[in-house]
Amino acid sequence: MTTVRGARARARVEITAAIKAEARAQLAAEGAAKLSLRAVARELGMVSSALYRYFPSRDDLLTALIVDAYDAVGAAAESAAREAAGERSLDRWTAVCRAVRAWAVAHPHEYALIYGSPVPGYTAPQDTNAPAARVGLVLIGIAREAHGGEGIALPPLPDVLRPEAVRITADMAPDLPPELVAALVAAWSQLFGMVSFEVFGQFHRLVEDRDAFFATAARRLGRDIGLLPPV
Amino acid sequence: MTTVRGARARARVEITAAIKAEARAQLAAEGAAKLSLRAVARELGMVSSALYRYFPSRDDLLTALIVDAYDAVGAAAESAAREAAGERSLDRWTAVCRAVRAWAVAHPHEYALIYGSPVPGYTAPQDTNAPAARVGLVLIGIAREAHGGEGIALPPLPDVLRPEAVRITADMAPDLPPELVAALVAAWSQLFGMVSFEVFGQFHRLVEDRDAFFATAARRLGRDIGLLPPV
DNA sequence: CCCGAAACGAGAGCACTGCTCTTGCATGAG
DNA sequence: CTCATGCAAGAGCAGTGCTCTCGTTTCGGG
Repeated sequence: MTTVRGARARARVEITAAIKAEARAQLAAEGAAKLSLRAVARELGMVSSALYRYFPSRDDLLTALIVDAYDAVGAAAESAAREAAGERSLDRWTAVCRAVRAWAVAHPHEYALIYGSPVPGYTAPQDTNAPAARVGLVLIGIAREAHGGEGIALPPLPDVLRPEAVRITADMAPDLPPELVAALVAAWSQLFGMVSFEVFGQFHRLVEDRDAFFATAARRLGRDIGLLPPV
Repeated sequence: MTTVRGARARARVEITAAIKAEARAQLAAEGAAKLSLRAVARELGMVSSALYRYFPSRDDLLTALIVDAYDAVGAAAESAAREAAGERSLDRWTAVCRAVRAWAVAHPHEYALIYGSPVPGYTAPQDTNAPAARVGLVLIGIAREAHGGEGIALPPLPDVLRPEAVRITADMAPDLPPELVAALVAAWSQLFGMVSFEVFGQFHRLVEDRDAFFATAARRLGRDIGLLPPV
């Protein structure tokens, strides 16, 4: 219980990790569509059927990689928020945005796995929900600090959106005003829109100085959720 | 020249269309990853090798579908802009945003094909460039009319972004001010961020009244490119 | 009009995939 | 020490993209 059972159990976690590592390598090299169980097994010097002792199917391997990817980008966002702890909210916001983007461009295939088209008939199991929420929680945290500190400035909600905004707020952050939560959800999706366009090549031959473009746009996103520019 | 050469050529365009139609059906049913040349051929009552007379590879079939999808969403955007011709710029903007979103939710797999993760080692050929630009051109058109009509209100560009904004402006819309073009590119990517999050299920169990959410966010996007709200 | 070239459909075949099932071996718990 | 269990290996199934060959059909220039 306290430690790993025995040699057998130890070998199991080691081999499981090795499989994930090799799969991640193939993912980075060729993309999710070309991830082959047989190739992974071959590279690890085992036979393909042996791999099914560790992952019941290819989709389960993918799920494990998806969880890892969500955790990786979530951790990147969290550490960026931590490192910018002392700064003004708008700067913390842009720091987190930058961290997400940096992780995405450094791991394009893993990013595609979690924020690209969902794979065939695959539906994400429950296990992915918590890791998937981490980046959003970081953004909410920054908004919360701004709300309790410098304050936020947002226009009132239109009537059509008010009930929905109130509902989402009750679900996610009951201590925040609904207009802030609604703006957060929008900014959240818009942030990943910019990142996806860059990673997926939509900016090809259009935007070249992407650092400058992204920094400015992320800052405007922060203003859109009511964060105040330095006076 | 003026008309189709003969029976053979006529049959060719017919069969090509039938293949694309069946492929599109399978795409809608199962997604791009499960699109199988053999299955398409089977459904059409021919043998798989015969299909290679019309599309040299599976990727070429996908390219054809990609071009069609870009054209479809581009046409939807154009017709929305046309129908909202008389209205204020901000309303035309939101009308186009709504049209893009409506097409996306109606054709999720085709949307995923063009705005989701790029397929394996596939790189989009030149043919896709023009169709892919149509939605962006519609958005630029609306901004142009607003600029020449009601006017736009935008903050000045930060120094880091100015050279890049000037460059992009020279490439795309030399008659518009660089701050407007820079804001347009950002809003463009952010719009598709929201659509992608909805289509790809990132809003699952989070945003429910998506019409209201999207309408409000699209309107704010319009404000972000300087479109003025009705007085 | 006709005959060679080109286009075409069918079929076999290759190398690959995910996955299942059986077999035999080694390990670790009682 | 023994025996159930965990495990790797191999064969095999159904499916894939793609290539090549082989008759047949169609078309267009002499």
